[in-house]
Amino acid sequence: MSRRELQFLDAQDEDDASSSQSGSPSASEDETGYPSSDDDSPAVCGKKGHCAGFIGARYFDCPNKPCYLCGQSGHSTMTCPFRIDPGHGCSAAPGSNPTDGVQWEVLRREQGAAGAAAPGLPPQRKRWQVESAVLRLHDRRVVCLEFHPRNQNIVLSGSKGGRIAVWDMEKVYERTVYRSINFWLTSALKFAPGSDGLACATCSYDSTVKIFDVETGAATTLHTATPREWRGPVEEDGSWITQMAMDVMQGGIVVAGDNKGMLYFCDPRHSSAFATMQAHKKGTKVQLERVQSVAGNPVDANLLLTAGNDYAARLLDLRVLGGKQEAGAEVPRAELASLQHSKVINAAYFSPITGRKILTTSQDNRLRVWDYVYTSDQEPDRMIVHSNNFNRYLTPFRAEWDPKDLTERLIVCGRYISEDFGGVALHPVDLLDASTGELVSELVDPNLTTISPVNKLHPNQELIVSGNSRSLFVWRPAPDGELVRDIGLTASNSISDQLSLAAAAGYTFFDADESETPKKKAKFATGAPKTDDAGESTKKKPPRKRKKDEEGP
DNA sequence: ACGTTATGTAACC
DNA sequence: TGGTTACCCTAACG
Repeated sequence: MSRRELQFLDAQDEDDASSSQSGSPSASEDETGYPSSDDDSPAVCGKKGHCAGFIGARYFDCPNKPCYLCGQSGHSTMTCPFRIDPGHGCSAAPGSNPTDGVQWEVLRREQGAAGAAAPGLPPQRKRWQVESAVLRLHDRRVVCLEFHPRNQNIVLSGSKGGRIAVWDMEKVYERTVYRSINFWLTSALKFAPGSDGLACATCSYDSTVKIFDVETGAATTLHTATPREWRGPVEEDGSWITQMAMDVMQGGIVVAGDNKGMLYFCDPRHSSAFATMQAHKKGTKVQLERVQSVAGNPVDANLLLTAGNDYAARLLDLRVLGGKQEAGAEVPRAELASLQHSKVINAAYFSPITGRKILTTSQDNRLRVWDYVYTSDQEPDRMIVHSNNFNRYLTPFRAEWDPKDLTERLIVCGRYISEDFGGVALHPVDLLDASTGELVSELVDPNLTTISPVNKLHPNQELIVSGNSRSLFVWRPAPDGELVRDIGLTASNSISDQLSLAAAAGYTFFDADESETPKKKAKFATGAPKTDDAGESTKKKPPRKRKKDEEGP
């Protein structure tokens, strides 16, 4: 039996024990395994005779719907084969296992000959725990994160409200929040490659691309998609132009993408884009033309990777920028390859060191990995089934590379669907191996009960920052977190142990809404279901008469 | 306390 | 084709 399966079955056993005590009294399981409802309220699919939703910390899929995770029919998320398989259904890349012998040696020689870093050991399994947190740093949910290139303790974050926060992770209570750089959602924060950290690039739903001074917040506009500062509807149809994503190329060119599928190429020395390009556009009934992601190649200054909600990621060659585009052409002239997906793509990134691999996050619940840029016009080398489908009110999930992993294998991605961790439904932050599809670590903390869609691995330190609604959490490997090669399920690293460890250890946190001094966690709400409350789970909601999301009368 | 609102997406009719 | 409804969602505002 595989490790993953062991862990999975174990979690189920715990569920069964706890749900028999705290399960909803109105639900009972029938022979299909699905709970049946005694009341006649429809559940999810509109049909009667069953219910879907949380019972305690465990979620039951609607039996009439396909699996929430992989999208196939015939099973539920709980029994999804992609979830149970250690590699999530992937075949590992050749040479990804050091015991591969000859293959490993050939790969080492090949990559070494090309001047790339020699492959090291596979990503290490570690136990991570929260070290510090800043609560309610932002006015609205966190959208983007960026580490300061010089000061290792500083992390910048942008919010849906537009605010940009500069937070000192070490001091915890020290932060600056800029409220007037962007007027609406700050969609990206990027330091130029080799930046000294004085100036940072940003773009916003207020349609601007700016560079601002990290110390003072003084901002210079590189481009505005509207004639004036954003203050309301812009287009004839009442919509407006929002800058969705941005990156700074190796050569210092700032590239931003908007909700009309346009790319804007900006020179930091000028106040307007020097070139534009229609990169994404598809559909007649509904226009799918939003740019979701923009990324420059870390090695080749001419290579750009964009992703859109038109189900395509595009590999672009900027040397063709000046060329004339045929009127009505659907494919940008500069396109080298089009990476087709079956749903909206949230992000597409080159691997951080060699720039040879590509990682995409799609709303079809799959992370796709291409091992070589030059075969990106073919099927991906790996599709990792991972829950990164999202609904409204959440920042889209974006799987990101570990910038310090010389093997370019470790990636981080938040998880949408929850899992029962010792009676608590939590949404872990996942570390995965892009070469095998294996889950390397799942980061959970009992105080982190909501979803963390924004996560970033530090370029130098063993540190991860997670953005969770308005707050930021800093993870580090546990002090006693020695390398666990054969993880199995032992008393020392079981999930329930991890939870109690985190709860007992305590960490420094700072409530930016209320306090002026940091606190050491004394007693922090655990988020666990209240056992003295007649089995009422915190996840359970009172019955509602009005249908969810229904408009008022 | 609770209802409403907030520019998503896609399946389904 | 256009309208309607639902989603393992969050949190602020009245």
